[in-house]
This record gives sequence, structure tokens and C-alpha cells, in this order.
Amino acid sequence: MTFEEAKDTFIHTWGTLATQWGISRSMAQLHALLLISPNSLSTEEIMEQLQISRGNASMTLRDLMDWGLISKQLKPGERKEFFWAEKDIWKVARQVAKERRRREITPVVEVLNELKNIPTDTPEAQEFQRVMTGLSNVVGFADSTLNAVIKAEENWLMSQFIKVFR
Amino acid sequence: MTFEEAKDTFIHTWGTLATQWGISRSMAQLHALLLISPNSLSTEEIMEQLQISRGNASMTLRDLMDWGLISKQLKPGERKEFFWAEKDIWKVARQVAKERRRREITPVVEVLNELKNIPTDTPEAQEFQRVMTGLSNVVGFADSTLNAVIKAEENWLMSQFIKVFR
DNA sequence: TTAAACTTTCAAAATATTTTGAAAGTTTAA
DNA sequence: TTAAACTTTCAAAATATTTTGAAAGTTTAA
Repeated sequence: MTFEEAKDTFIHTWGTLATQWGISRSMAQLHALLLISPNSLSTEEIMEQLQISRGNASMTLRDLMDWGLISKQLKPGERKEFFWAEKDIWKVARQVAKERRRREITPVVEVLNELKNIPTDTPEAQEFQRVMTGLSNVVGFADSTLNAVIKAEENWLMSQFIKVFR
Repeated sequence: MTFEEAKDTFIHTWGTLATQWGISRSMAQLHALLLISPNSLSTEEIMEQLQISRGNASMTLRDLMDWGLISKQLKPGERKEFFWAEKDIWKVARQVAKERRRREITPVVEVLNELKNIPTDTPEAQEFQRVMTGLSNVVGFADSTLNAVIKAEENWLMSQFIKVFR
């Protein structure tokens, strides 16, 4: 496999994995492109390489910055903005875990805790409460796992997992 | 909050969480409905409660069965099929982890391992290999975590996590 | 067998999401 | 200031996904 083939395979595979986990394809592909680029890229270069429009590039770059996965870089003597992705994949994973937890898990935990408190005056309501309690536990577990990933140092995390999940 | 309100809130919240994680809204909502229903439901009842068409109900029920989250039940003397969801949420989580790992993570692990092996004859290719190695580690970590969830007994899993991630 | 009572399939319609590109906005050098 | 070099915004277009419902298929009681 040549380098160019490998690059295309990677950008494509990464985009597919992302859509399966509810992240937009453009965002994943643009992130993939920056991840494997040794130097920062201008909007022009990104548009060219991924064959996307200026508007799309601009919006996707902003989303990636909101997620804290890429940064702007200004080069002396250049008017253009260049973009650069964090390359330490453990940092990337921690950042993604942090954002997803904040945006998606925490709100659900709160709703479930409210729903646990309805009066259990009918058999239906009792069953409902049982299910809410179960979900609350499992979602809480997911929440703690993400939180552990967020707080963890790479080596500590790996060693713990090797210990527990060998 | 009345029981009916709680029920609607739950079906809605669950649908939203699901779409954010790449699971279709109908699938999550139909699953939610069956989860909180004390007895199994016929296709008619499901169509009625969620206001969806017969075709949609039929397809979504099949998807849920493919995911191993619900089963058919035949009632003596009835021609209709009734559907019922596994209520043990830890079992549900294990099943979801198993399916997502099989469908989504394992294929990516394989692709990444291939991509790690391209010749590193240029600086670009070297950078590429570094990133692939990093991703391979992190995705491998996710893979192991899911696998641990799959293999785990509820109590053992909880106790391990309390120990490690307190 | 037949036909009633169901379920499934799938092309077309509806809906949701993503993408485009031109216009508006912003920044900076001179 | 001005105007060139950029970036952002957003309505419209393109595309992708989901949903519908009628037709086809299947099962079962008689």
C-alpha cells in the first residue's frame, strides 16, 4: 500500500467510524487530515485536499475548535490562518470524552434522576421506576468511566486497565 | 410530574441520546417504550403509542431483534406477535457493547493495524505512522474496555470500577 | 385447500442533514 | 481611510436518511 492510498483509507475509515458514533463525517475527515499532516494547513489547502467548499471548511473548522481538537496558527508575514491538530492521541481522547460527557451524558443523568422520583402509585409507574433506576446506574457507570478517562494520565490509565481487565 | 409526562419525557430523552451516539431515533424510542412497558406489546399497540406506520414498526422491531435487545413472544390463542424487551439494564449494556464492538470497533482496529505497516520512507509517512500507532493504542483501549463490560458480571464490574475510579 | 389474519418488503414521499457559494463581514498593510 | 486579502454567515440546493403505505408474502385455523 502506498502512502497516498494509506492516507485515503485512513480519512475514509475514520469518517465512517465517526458517523457510526454520531460525529459528522466532514468533522472527522477534516480532523483526520490535520492529524496526519506534519505541518499546519491553510483553509485553501484543506478545501483542495478534501474537495469541500469554503463555507463547509469554515464551519467544520469552527466545530473542531469548539471541540478543542484543533487550533489556529498565524504565520509571520502571512494573512491566512493555518490550522493544526493536537497529535497526542491520549489528549485527543480525553478531550472528546470531556466534551461528550458535558454535552450528552450529564444532561441525561439529570433527567433520569428526576424521572426516578415520580409517584409509584400504579404497577406501570413501579415498572417505570425500576427501569429508570437501572438506567441511572448504567449511565452513571458510563459517566464515571468517561470521567476517569478525562482525569487520567496515560500511563496510570493503561496500567490500571491492564491490571483490572487483563 | 405525572406518569404520562414522565413516560413521554423518557422516550424523548432516550431518543435524543441515541441519535447523538449514532443510533436511530425510532430504534431508541421503540426500545424505550418496550423497556417501560410491564407487559409485551403487539405491533398495533406500538404503532398507536409511537404514532408510526406499520412498515416502520416492522423494520425497527427487526433491527432491535438483530441487536438482541428484544424478543418475539407468541401468546396462546392469538395470531399476533408480541414484543418484549430485556429489562436487566446491565444485560442490555453488555449486549449493546458487544454489538458495537463487533460491528464498529473491531473492523477499525484491523484497518489501523494494516495502516501502521506502510513503509516510512518520507517524513509524511513517518508522521502518519506515529498517528496510526497512537490511534491504534487508544482504539485498542476502547476495544478492551468494551470487552471488559461484555465479559463482566455486574457486581464484579461495579466493584472494580469503584476500586479503580473512586 | 382456502381465506382471514397477520408480517414484511420496497419504491416513492417526506423529512432531516449537509453542502454550496455568493454576499456580508473583518482584518491588516499601506 | 481604503482596498485587498482574507473569514464567516446563511438561504437555497443537494444529498442522505427516515417514513409511509400498498402490494406481496406468510402463517394458521377450519
